[in-house]
Amino acid sequence: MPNKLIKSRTAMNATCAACPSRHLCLPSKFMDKSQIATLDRIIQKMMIVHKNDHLYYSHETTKTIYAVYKGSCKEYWIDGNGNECVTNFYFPGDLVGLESVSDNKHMLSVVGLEYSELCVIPLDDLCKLMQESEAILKRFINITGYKMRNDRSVKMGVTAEERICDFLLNIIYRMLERNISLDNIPLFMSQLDISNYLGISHETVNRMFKNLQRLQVLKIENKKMTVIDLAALEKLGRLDYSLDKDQKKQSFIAS
Amino acid sequence: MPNKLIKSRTAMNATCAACPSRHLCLPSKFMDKSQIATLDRIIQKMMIVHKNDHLYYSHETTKTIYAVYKGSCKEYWIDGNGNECVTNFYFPGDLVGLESVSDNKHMLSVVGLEYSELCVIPLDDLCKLMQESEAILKRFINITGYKMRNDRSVKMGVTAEERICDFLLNIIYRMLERNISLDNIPLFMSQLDISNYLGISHETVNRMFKNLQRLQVLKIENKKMTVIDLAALEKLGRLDYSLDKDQKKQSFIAS
DNA sequence: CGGGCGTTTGAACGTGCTCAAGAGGAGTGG
DNA sequence: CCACTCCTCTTGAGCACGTTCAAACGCCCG
Repeated sequence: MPNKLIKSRTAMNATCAACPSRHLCLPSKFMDKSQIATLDRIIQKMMIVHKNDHLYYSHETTKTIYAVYKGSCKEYWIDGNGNECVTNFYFPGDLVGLESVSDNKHMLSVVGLEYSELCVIPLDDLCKLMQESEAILKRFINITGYKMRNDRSVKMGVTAEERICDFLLNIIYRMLERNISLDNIPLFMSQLDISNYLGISHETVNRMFKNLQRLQVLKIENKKMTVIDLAALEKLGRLDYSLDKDQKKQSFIAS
Repeated sequence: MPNKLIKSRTAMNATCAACPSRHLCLPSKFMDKSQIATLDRIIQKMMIVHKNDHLYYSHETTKTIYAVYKGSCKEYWIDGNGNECVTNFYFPGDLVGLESVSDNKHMLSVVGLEYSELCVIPLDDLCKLMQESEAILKRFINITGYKMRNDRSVKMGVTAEERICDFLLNIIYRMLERNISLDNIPLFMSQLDISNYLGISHETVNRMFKNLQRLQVLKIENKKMTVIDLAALEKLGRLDYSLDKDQKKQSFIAS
């Protein structure tokens, strides 16, 4: 049975101030404690989804967005031929549901890849808050801009190898932002999910993974990835994250 | 020589109130004349670019975004191998530069595909305005959400035919939003631009165009496209714009 | 008028898809 | 606790789509 569940954040002892991913989410380094407390005031509920439970389905109406507090989710839609098109993966600190705000109706579905907790952010309350606090408004704008960059960057590659490498680099850098070690990065999505995300057959995804292991670039074992040669991976991909990744990341995280 | 030029909007007799694309831009149907006037107060300048002139280059610092008032632009970056990766095409009413706000630095370059006029929107002033006016704040959030949807939807296809069709459908629906007839839609980008946008060789783009003409789906002549059989094109693409396109569009435009 | 860019077409090659089949693992129900 | 099913991962073989390379043409612009 579906296990979608709403709890109060206070009951779960979850606050923005104590959130390990706050540096990627609505709080920013420039906010003082009272500003962050205003976020806690409007974000009162937490949505719990277990693995394979849906956070929401396409076509549902909505006036909220979500922030991943713990876990990870897959965003997708079903095309006219019944194929699942994966549009995004979300990790702690990511805002979920931004695409739906323009007409208060989801056009994508979101499902948990593992046990996950998501902060429920009422859009109207957030708007009011952004009008009161310049810091929160600017932060929100920065987050949406950063998301546009990030979303765009992944599927630029032409060959399957480029696309796989860019995808993995994207995951890796998002893990770095979250201070997660590059040893044994957990990949909660299946290879089929990745293939539906990249528009590549799942057999090719598998073969590319094998190939990258044969090249001693990384190791994937038991759905956990260990990066061996990041520079080699960057060379195989199409994006130059290496250019000024630290600056880029820091400037956003600090903003 | 580059012909980037800044003029005053009043000198060009350009106002938000009289803009033909205002229904896609910051003004919304819910704003009264005084609210729209506040937009005109902060948007005082117009940037003029001729064909092949750059609006801005990657790595330039910025504290402004732009709105296409007239014309069209191409957004791109150059990858490690020197290949041009086209990331977007912008038409009247579109906001340009949103990806850059998170660290005040462009990571993409934008160049005019034709003679174009773009309203210069200082970000700080816009933020202040959004704090004063809930309508403008909500409108901005809706636009960013709508852009995320739109950007995502285009490159989902797996086969070259699907990608070409989805691209053309995207152009077509954006033209419809702008009340432009489906006869002789001008395509200011080259087939090479389209190939760099879709990650497909330009020869394949050409062959697909020819094929769609052979199938009596559309006609392309002299960089102008006439749609003959929209339903057939939708069937060849991967996205179902037809599902509730009118509702979707109306709900955003009206928001 | 010449040069360069964009478009068009053909031919051969190669990447990645499709189809097929089996192994391993997780979850479910008896 | 085991048997069963379904899902995921894996590997192979053949094929098709799309790329690459090449060449020619038209067109715009200097």
